[in-house]
Amino acid sequence: MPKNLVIVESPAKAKTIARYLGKDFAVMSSFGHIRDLPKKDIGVDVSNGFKPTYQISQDKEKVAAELRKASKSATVWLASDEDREGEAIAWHVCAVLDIDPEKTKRIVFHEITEPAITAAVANPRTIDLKLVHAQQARRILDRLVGYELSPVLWKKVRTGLSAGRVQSVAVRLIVEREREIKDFKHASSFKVSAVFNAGGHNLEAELEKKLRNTKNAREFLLSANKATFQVDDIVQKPGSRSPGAPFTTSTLQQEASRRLGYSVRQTMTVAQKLYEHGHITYMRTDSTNLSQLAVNAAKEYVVATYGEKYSRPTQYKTKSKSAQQAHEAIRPTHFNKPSAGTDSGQKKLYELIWRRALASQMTPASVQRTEATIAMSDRTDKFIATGEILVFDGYFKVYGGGKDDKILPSIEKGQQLPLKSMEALETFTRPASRYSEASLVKKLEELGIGRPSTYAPTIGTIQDRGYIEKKDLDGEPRKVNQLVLKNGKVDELSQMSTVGADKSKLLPTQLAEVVTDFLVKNFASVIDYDFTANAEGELDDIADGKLTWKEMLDKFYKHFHPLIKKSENVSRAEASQERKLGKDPKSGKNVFVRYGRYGPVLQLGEAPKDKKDKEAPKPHFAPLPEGTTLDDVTLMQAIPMFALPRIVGNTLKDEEITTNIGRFGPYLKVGSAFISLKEHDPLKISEAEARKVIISKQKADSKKLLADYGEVQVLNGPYGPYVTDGKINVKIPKATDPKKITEKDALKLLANPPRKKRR
DNA sequence: CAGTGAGCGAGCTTCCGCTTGACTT
Repeated sequence: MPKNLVIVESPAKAKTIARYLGKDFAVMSSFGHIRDLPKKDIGVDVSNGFKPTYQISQDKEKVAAELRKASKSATVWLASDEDREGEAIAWHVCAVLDIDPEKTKRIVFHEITEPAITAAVANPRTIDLKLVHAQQARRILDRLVGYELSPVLWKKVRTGLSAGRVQSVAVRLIVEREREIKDFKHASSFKVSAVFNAGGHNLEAELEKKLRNTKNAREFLLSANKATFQVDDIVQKPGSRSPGAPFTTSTLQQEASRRLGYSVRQTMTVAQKLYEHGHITYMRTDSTNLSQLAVNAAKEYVVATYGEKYSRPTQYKTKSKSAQQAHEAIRPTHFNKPSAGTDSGQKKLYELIWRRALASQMTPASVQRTEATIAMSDRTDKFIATGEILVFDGYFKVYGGGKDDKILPSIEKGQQLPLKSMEALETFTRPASRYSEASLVKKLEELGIGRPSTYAPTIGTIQDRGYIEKKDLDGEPRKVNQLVLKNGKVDELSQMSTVGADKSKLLPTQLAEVVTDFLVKNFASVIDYDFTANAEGELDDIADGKLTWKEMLDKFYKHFHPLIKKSENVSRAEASQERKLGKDPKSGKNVFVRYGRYGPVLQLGEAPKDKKDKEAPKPHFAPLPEGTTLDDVTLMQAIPMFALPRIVGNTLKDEEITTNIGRFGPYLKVGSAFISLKEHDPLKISEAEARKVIISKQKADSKKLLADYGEVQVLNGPYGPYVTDGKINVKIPKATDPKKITEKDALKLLANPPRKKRR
């Protein structure tokens, strides 16, 4: 057994470090945090100085046992990351290994190289308890917010919901953006473009100002028809384009989404693989810093491949507010490998990382911009023509900059320019764009909310909870006007274009709107966009010893907990946004809409006042018609919905056919069988159409049945063959032929049903 | 595959941040 045990956070890191440390050192990994607050209980004794109860996380029992065993006869070196969480990990490891945090060797290194590690081992310190306390305050604050806020939602809105410092703000951003888009008033104006004859060559130019409406555009084109044009001025401006900093988690997610179409999660999974194979440095980072070794390696590669004048070694300042600088930027471990990875997904991402990191160490590209101003007789309006040529490609050699040169024909000041053609095209102002996964991450990072390791999981959570949906939008057609000057006359044309089409954008559900409205109204300060930034300031004070963690939590809780108490008085009707639509003319009963247990619901009549009164008439519930929402559905739209469930007629065997809309959409019911309605409206479908639907479903079902043993059946489902007894379904293993399953086999499979996962 | 909205009511849900597999779909 080695005399020394070094503990790091990641097993991949452990492997590399072990190579540098030699035989006297064993290197093991804690796999991140190994202790945490209990999952089931709040785990914080608020009345006892916020005393936390920590326990070894369920999935870390094995790791903890192995670390204990290995540490028995060895000196322990704690080498977790140098940030708040890393310091806390080291402290928790001490607790688990039963060693004194104030006497234990704590080491840190920012790059995994032999000299860095040797230097770290030569200069151990002890655990910084102030930093640990800052982490503890962060952890407890998040627990208090999450575990006191969520139950309020269970009571007032719907069971199983969640709220938290990060996710609730993410949802709020999306809800508010969608409302902005909905309320946006499009303004239109006309953009005028002209083509002039410049010594036999075409010169394209645009009118500097935009024209307000069709009338102005028409007038302008007519006056241009009579006018003469000449070159007023030519200005040449040199410009340069600088490369971006090497990737952080957030910028990698944005670029992988933009250039490769990867989801945030996909990017992280692929990057993890590249990291594990040693192709890239750690992928969860908010630092743009490169090690000196990396800067040198990049320089060497650039000089050798592209020449001296392309090389410019640079360190980039980290922009992120909450950056903790425990890691480097994401970069290739070997700059001399332009390609790495085992499949095309990995190769593409690696190449992107390699190009970006290399480009960051290259010179800016320089361009020459030419701007010509064209004057018009009788009017002060000016046309502008611009050209741009690339003078030196610089970092464009490896990253971006695929644009073609736009060269102006040679012209000189005072030159007359005969007009060849002119047109005015209607353009529209646009609202802010919807968030994609990647742009949401960018926004959260700007607000200092969330950390690199949580961006992908947060996006998963808000979708799993039913707050956000990732969708493609078709958009709507819109008429666009165009005025063309032709033979001294103005022709008015119009064409259709699509507005509002969008791909893979995050859209709020009605649940998200209801929950966000509730939280903003009752807990404004906690889901404020600045809440995290302010808390971070206080956490820094704790780390600096200017504030104790208990003082910070005390101040927060004195403000927060009364809000929880106060929210108990909010009625369910208010929280569910209940709205009276009016009276049903037939029955005279009131019609309401509100967010019910299973989503938006229409209600005809009131619930009985005395809950025990069994004789009292019950309200009639119905779903909202398609395309309507809680806040825009009208009485006229609502009333027809109460015709559901609707009796359509009978089958030839005289069974009753009814239709309704359920959780999974419109359906038809005959006997005890349910059939989804895809093309028909449950309010309108005729008896004859319904019979057709039933027959085609029966046909499909007969193909589905592979074997029928009475008690048990073998069926072909959408996810492959399975056996069922009507209650439990068990998938048939891939290796077995479903046609050869006997009754005995089926019963055996059903005897061991897989444990149910909650949705 | 599943097809509610009250009812009787027990038992459950939930946070953020650090790390990988084991496991479905």
